[in-house]
Amino acid sequence: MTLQPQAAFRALSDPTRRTILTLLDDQPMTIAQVSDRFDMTRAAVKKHLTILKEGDLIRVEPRGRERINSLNPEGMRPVRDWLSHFDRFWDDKLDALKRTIETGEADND
Amino acid sequence: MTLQPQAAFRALSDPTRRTILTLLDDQPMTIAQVSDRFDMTRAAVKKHLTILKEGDLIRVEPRGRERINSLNPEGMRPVRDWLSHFDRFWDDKLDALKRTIETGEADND
DNA sequence: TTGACGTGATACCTTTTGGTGCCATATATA
DNA sequence: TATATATGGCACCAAAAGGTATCACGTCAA
Repeated sequence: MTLQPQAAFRALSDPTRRTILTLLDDQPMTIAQVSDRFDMTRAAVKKHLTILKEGDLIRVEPRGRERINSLNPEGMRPVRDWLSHFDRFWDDKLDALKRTIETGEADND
Repeated sequence: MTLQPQAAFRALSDPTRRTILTLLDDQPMTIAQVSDRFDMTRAAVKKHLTILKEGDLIRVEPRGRERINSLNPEGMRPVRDWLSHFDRFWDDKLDALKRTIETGEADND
């Protein structure tokens, strides 16, 4: 079902990148704007944004000579889905739903 | 409020460690038992287990000369909580609930 | 056209990470 | 006691990660 969550998990493992996500949650920003919020070079921030893009956690749209980085909340779904595997509560809910539907549809895990 | 999720995020960033969590979800295992499931040395697996423990994702209980490692699903709560910050759907639900509680009125939508 | 600006890309450095091998220590067992 | 077993801990290594400096390139503006 869920795609390889490795890229997203990797992207989330760094505190700077998680902070960037909270910034982009407020508003889309150019690379320079994001860089202004950190005590590191623009090149370093650019690397973090690249890794966030690889994890599909942000969208990047060129606008003239700028690149607008925005949050992609959907990209966190693979991570949430993977975690849900260990959440007994939701597992039970899904099992109940499965029994309710009882259509015998394919369900691979 | 949620604790620092860094240790948990870091623990989850490695695919071997995520696989270990799925193994321990089935049943508690000794270090040697976990090691048997991987093509790497026991020392390497031990390191992974240490990092998982630091992230509070597993419990470790000495039993004689063995150490029983078991899953700690509660340890994933800081991660889930952090992720929920970006989940507009649940944010809206919680906001609605908050309004309902504060006003003491029914919330029909 | 000429710069200034925003970004892409590369080389390079240091620290962390994931892995190995080896040996010490504690516990179970013949 | 003697010995095998299960683990802890350390030194060590290669690769990855996070960071810097630097230069090239496309775009906007005077």
